[in-house]
Amino acid sequence: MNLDATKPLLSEAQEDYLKAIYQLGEGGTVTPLALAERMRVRPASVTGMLKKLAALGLVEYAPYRGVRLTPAGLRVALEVVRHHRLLEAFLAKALGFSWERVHEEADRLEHHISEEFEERISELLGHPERDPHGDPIPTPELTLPHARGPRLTETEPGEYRVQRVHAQDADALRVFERLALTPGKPVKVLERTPLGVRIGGEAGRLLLPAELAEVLEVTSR
Amino acid sequence: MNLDATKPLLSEAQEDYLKAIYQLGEGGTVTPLALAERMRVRPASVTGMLKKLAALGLVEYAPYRGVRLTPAGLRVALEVVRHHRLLEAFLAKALGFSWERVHEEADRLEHHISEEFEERISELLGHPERDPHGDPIPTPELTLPHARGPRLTETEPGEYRVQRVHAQDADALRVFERLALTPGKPVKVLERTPLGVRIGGEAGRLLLPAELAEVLEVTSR
DNA sequence: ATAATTATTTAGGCTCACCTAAATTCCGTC
DNA sequence: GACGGAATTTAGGTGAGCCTAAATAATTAT
Repeated sequence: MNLDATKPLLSEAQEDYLKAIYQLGEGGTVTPLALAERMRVRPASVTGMLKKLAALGLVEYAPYRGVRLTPAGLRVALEVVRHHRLLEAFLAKALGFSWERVHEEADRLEHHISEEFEERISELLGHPERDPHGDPIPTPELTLPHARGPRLTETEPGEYRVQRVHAQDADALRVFERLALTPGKPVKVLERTPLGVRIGGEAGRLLLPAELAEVLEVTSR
Repeated sequence: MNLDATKPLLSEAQEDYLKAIYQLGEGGTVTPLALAERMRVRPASVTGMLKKLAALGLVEYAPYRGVRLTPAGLRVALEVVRHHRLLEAFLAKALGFSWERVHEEADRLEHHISEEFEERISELLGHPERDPHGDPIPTPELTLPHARGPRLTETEPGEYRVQRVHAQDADALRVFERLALTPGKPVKVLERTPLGVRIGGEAGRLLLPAELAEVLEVTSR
């Protein structure tokens, strides 16, 4: 028997799985293999966890058929995502962390902050709508208001603004930082070529390779 | 085999044991029973952990003889205490947590913040020397500069200032708050009686019961 | 000094989240 | 419609950190 009365309802691993299912599936179904890769775990380990989550009613899981979040599971996932993104915003804006370091720190802290901590930092930051990468922060009611913009690889020539950088790798983020391609910055799309996108921005003109351009979500004007 | 490369050197439980041994022992020896009570765990569970910590060289442990921290164990304990107290100061001063809530939150977070986080909040707060309860914060070099003052139960009549409140229970802390007996506040000791200490402070005159007075560490003037 | 009491350790289990190796089931191709 | 390769699940283990119950050592009281 365990004497500890203050046990969280879900383990850290369980929360991480739910978040991963959410982020990989976007509401749809996710395969165990994809989940195993994201979690850096063997596929066999995924099976066991999915059974547990299904038993808790957080996930719909039929063997060989993939997983999908239930409404309850979705709520948990959004709560974790809210913690994570608020923490990222907080670490960057209030504590001066560089934007490539916030992800790792937030990943560790997201499971350990209270609702009060969440509220306090949200308030301190003026209830931000996006984190430093431009990812939208779920509201306290766990809705995600923001529509997605196109990727830089899908845009016609014209004037845009970087909305979101879909990368968490520190090295990649440093590159975008140096190119002044961070959320809010202007980008001019000059031409799309098979190799990438020719752009003009605050850091001058360059041919942005497709692998990088693909990762930038933009908004008109 | 575990694929996770980013495993902390010590588990949360191990850090908690080291901190508890430090705080219970004050450099001296601690009994397994005392440790079991502090950790809210069965004495049998303590034995196993002490063997592990001894194997890691963090603790000197001879069966039936109690435990004592080694220099390496002391360093770990002080690092954890530094995290804890810095977090308490941060939660109270920067995030506006009430002083009776900071302990619980800090207890959860202390194991999960990076050295960078530690530095940033220390800097943000102007490198505070004490937490909201007046407990001294170990320096980054892990020394604890501050001398202890007398308890209110041990003082001659005269003028003092509250230095430290040796309590973590939220209810007790609320009482001291209401009596304006928090670190930095002035207290006048009028008389010591068997029942307690008659004092005058910002909240007026009263007979402070011995159990409460005992918990207040004060400083002259 | 011996007996009673208390503190501590040993022995044996449990759960969690992971692992490997060995089935299975699925799916696209022939 | 059968077959082969890939994905997935089953079966059986591991280590951490806790548990209970039973044995043993230390301390206190008579």
